[in-house]
Amino acid sequence: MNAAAPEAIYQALQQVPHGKVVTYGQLARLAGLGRAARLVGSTLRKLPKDSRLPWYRVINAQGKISFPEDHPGYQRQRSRLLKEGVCFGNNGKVDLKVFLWRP
DNA sequence: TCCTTGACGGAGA
DNA sequence: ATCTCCGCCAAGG
Repeated sequence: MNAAAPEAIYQALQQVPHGKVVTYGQLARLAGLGRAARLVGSTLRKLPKDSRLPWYRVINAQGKISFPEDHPGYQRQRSRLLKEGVCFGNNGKVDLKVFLWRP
C-alpha cells in the first residue's frame, strides 16, 4: 500500500537543518508513516553513497549512531556530524536536548 | 505464500 | 541502567 514511502522519507529528511539531528521514529512520523521506524532504517540503507541527502543526521532515539562502533559507517557518520557542530558525550551519545530538531 | 530480517522504539520487569 | 517482549512494515529467501 505504501510503495511511495521512500519519497516521503526523502522529502522529510531534506528539511532537517544543518547542525541538527532526528531520530528514525521521528522521521517516520514526519513522513506520515506512523511508527514504522524500521522502515526508515531499511530505506536509508539503500541510499547510494553519493546521495546528497543528509542521511547522517538520522540517529536512534537513544542519541546514538545505529551502527556498531567497528562498522565503517560509524566513523563516517560521526565525522560528518562533528563537522556540523553536533557533539558527542563520553558515552558516544548526542545530547538530544540540544541537537534534536524540533519542527 | 509463509517466514525471517532489519540504520527502530516504547512499555514493562 | 539492562533485558525482554511486542508493534511496524517493506524486502528477500
